[in-house]
Amino acid sequence: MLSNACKYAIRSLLYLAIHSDETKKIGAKKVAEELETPQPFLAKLLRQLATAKLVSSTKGPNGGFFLDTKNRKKSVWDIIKSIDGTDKFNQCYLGLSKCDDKNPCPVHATVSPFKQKLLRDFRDKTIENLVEDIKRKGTVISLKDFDTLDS
Amino acid sequence: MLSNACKYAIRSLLYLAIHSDETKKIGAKKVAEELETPQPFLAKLLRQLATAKLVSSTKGPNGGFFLDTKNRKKSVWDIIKSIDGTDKFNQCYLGLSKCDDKNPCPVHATVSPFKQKLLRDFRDKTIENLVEDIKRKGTVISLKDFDTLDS
DNA sequence: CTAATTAAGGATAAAAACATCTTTTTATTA
DNA sequence: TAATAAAAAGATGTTTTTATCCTTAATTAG
Repeated sequence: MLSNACKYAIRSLLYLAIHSDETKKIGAKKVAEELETPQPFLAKLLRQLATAKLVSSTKGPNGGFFLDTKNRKKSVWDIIKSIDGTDKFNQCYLGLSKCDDKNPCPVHATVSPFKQKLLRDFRDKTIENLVEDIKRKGTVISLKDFDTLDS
Repeated sequence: MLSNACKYAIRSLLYLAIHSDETKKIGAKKVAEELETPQPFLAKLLRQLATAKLVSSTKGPNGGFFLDTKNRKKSVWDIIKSIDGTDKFNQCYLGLSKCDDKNPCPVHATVSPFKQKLLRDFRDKTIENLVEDIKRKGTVISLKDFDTLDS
C-alpha cells in the first residue's frame, strides 16, 4: 500500500521523535543502522523530509536530523502526502476512475469504510500522539526490520 | 495495494462472468477494449489466468476466453493469490517483520482490523456471488477505466 | 485442405521504484 | 585557520513492474 520509501520515512520520524531533540541530533547513518534500512536511500529520504519541513537538520560535526516542536505536530498523513502523494488513497481499489458511493465498483462496499477510517486515523494522529501512545502502553516497539528475539 | 495486473485480472474475470459462457467466448482484444486496458498486457494476463484455471479458453475462430461453472466458484482472493501473491496482505503496514497483536507496530491497531475484514470478504466472495450482488442491486457497474458519463 | 482466427509462448522495451556513489557545501572544534 | 563531520545535491546503476511485439500452435469455417 505504501512504498518502501514512505514506510522508511514513517519509521524514521518515529525513531527521531523518540530519540532526538534540538540538543541531540542524529546522523542519517545512525538512523539507517538503527532501522535496518539502506543507508544512502534513507539519507536521501531524510533530505527530502527536511525540505518538506517534516524533519529538522543541521550540518557539521554534532549535526544531524532531529524533530523540533513543529515537526512533532505533523501527522502520519503529512508524511504520506509528502512521499507517496495522496493518489493511492483516493483511487478506486480496482483502478476505476468513476467509483464512489453512487457508482460503486464491485468491491467498493468492502473497501470504502476501511479506507475512510484509515484516512481519519492518519490525519488525526500526530507524531507526538503516536509517541504518547507508545509510551503509555509501555511497550518497547521495535522499528527495526528484523528479528530481535534471537538475542 | 494491488498491482495494475491484479486489478485488470479482477475486472476481466468480472467482465467475463457477466458477458461470457461456454457458448459465448470473448477474445482478449475485445476484453481489453471493453475494459480500456493495454491489449497485449491483458492478453498475457488472461493466459496466466488460464494456466491458473481461473478462466477457460479455446483457440481458433469463435474461440476466446470464458468462465465455466468451476471458474465462477473462485474467489477474489484466488485471483489475488494467483497474480500478486499473498505477501502484501500478510506484511506489516510499516514493513516490519515482527508485527502482530503482541508486538504491534505504531499503526497496527489502526490497520489490523481492516485488513482482517478485507481478507475475509475477499476469501468468502466468489465471482458468482459478486455478480449476483451486482445484478440484485440493479446497478450497471462499469468496469471501464474512463468517464462514461460524457456520452 | 486451406485460409482465417485466436490463444500460447517467448523476446524485447520502456518506465518506475529502489538503491548507491561521488562531489560540494556548511558548520564545528581543535 | 585547518581538519573534520555531517547534510545537500546530483549522477549513476539495478531491479521490478508495466507494456509491446513477433512467432508458433490450434481450431474452425469455407
